[in-house]
Amino acid sequence: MTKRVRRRSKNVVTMAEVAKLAGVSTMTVSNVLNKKPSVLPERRQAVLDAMEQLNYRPNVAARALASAGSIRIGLLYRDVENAILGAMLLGALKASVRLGFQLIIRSYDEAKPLDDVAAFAVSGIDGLLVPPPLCELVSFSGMSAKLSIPMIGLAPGTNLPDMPSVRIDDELAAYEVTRLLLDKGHRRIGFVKLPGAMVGQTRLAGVQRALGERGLTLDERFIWEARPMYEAGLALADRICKMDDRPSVILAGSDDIAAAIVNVMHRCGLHVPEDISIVGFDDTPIAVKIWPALTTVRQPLARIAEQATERLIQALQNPDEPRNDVIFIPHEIVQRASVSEHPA
Amino acid sequence: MTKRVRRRSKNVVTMAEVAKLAGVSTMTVSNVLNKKPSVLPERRQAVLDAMEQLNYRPNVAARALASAGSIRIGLLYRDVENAILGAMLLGALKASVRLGFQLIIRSYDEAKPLDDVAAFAVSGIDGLLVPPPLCELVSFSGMSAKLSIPMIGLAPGTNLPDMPSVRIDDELAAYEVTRLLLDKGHRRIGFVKLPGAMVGQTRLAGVQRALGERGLTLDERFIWEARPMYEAGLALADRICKMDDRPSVILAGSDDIAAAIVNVMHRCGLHVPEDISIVGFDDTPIAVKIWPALTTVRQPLARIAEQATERLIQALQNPDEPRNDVIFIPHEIVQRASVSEHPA
DNA sequence: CTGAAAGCGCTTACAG
DNA sequence: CTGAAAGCGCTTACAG
Repeated sequence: MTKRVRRRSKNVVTMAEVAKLAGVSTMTVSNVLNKKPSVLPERRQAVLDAMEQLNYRPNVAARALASAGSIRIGLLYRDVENAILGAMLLGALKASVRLGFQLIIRSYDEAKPLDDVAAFAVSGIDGLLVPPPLCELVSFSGMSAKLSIPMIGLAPGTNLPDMPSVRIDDELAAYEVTRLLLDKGHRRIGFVKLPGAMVGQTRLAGVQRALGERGLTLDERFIWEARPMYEAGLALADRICKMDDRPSVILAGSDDIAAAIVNVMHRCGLHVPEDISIVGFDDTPIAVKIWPALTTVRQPLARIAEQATERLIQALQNPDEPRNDVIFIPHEIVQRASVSEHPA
Repeated sequence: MTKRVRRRSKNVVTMAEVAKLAGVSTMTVSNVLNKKPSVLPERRQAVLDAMEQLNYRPNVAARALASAGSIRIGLLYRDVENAILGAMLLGALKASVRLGFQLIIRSYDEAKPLDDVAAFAVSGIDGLLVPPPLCELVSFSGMSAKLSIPMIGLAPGTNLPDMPSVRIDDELAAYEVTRLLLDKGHRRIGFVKLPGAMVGQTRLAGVQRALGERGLTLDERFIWEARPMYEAGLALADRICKMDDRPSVILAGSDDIAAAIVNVMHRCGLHVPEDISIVGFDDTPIAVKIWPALTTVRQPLARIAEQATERLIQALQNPDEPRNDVIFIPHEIVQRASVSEHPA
């Protein structure tokens, strides 16, 4: 019988040491840690003092392993360029820190998004925040049923069939902004759809509803598609610039697309908003960094992510409740300088 | 003696089940998992097949708890607006996924950064990536010695005394860009220092070296301070706009500051670069999203973070080696449209 | 090359 | 209200 020594890898303070110093069992320390009401005040204080004195910090891994409860939530991230994810990251961070959860970030490959979601889902996280447009893809693929962890969709363009989501009312937002443009006298409206996502269709419906109310329709030639990235906006704007019969205003699918259009118009010698008006979407930081500043639809992304994180954690703590509710967050039309009052 | 039932919280496949199906011990499964070369090929295959068949995924928490090895690294995050952190996040993500580490993100409060670093350091992570300017603060405060986990500084403005770092040579970069401006005929150079960080002083030294070589000095009135954020640039640009004796070119401390200056100059009726040239720093996405596009110094932030993550993981795996080396990453001067050839 | 056993630091029933 | 014991799913020495 040889002595078997296992050196502790890190010289961390354990619960046992706190218990010893406080003169209680580890159970009591655990109860104090988890704010169980049953511990007597004086004992609680003794434990708290011992924790303080030893600078005790619970080991998250041990906690996760022992506990039936969850502590880690994952967020899929795509790329930096995407200001949307940056804002969402902030909101998710805020809520997760507040509620004592760890936030694990992982990027995914756009060539095999579903595989990456599946791999992430089983990598030791307890719940998953799914940003757009990935959440629509996952939800409508039906894979979420096969995955063993709860998920929530962030800002999908439509209600999701098998997971809860937090979103704005895209149809209404598009309707309202279109009405605003009509009130300013715009009639030739251009619309940029976001491909591969429901949101394009949803917003288009809102635009058409506003037009329909005035007996107008959208000119098919003025409907384009572009990914919500600056580069895509650049390519699209080049085409628009060369048209001889241009819309008087363009409803871009994102602020990045709108900013790119503004940039190209400058180079084309067209003035914004005198010659052409541009409307963004999201109200990300770029909206006020360019000149002229963008009139846009504010989608409170940080707030959406924060609420979604709270909702996800709630789902983790109540595994049996229903799972496909929708929380709507109000949007806001932000008027700045990129839309003219009296269109050409 | 009552039966004590502990229901498994999640119906996950464990190593024991894989071992049973493969007809081996859990040890062998563990060895296969960790790619130990000692396992016989046919057994290895049996284990692999069993894993596949059961769709086995190792429990990260258990692994972390049992292992002396590390699997989690942390990154402190400040705010979305900061494109620098966005780029760094990408690089850190890339390296951590590749090397099989989890990346935990946490935000910190600028009112008590050191407290938040300390709290994060003991929250169950094994190593910490510290972005600028926090890394300078932490390093020069001497707190890193008290913290039990390895840290690495990302893009500090100077070499750090007690932790390794990955950075560009800021002095050289500032020197080179100043030489370029001098070659283009600029003499009245304005410089924006970043406050609360060594980097401002470091870059200023580079500017002064280039000027000194030509027998010139920097006009004290043309040295300003601004935090590397758009709003700070706006306030500064307002002041510059009102000067009657303006520099012919401004070396901004970040692309965000530069973009804000460009924006305000537009509003002031000044043309960039005809009336005034602007140089950014970092080459973040904003640099090409505004008009005119910014001439800037590219600091490969994603690459810096990626290298730093690799270096940190290496430090985790070799705890005894020295700890304050510096890895230099090459910078690059990117010439675009915001600098004139023939200054006013 | 392989496995039985101990251990990582916590939480969960259970008994008192 | 409190604690002894079992257990979470892995890895680490060690012996064979």
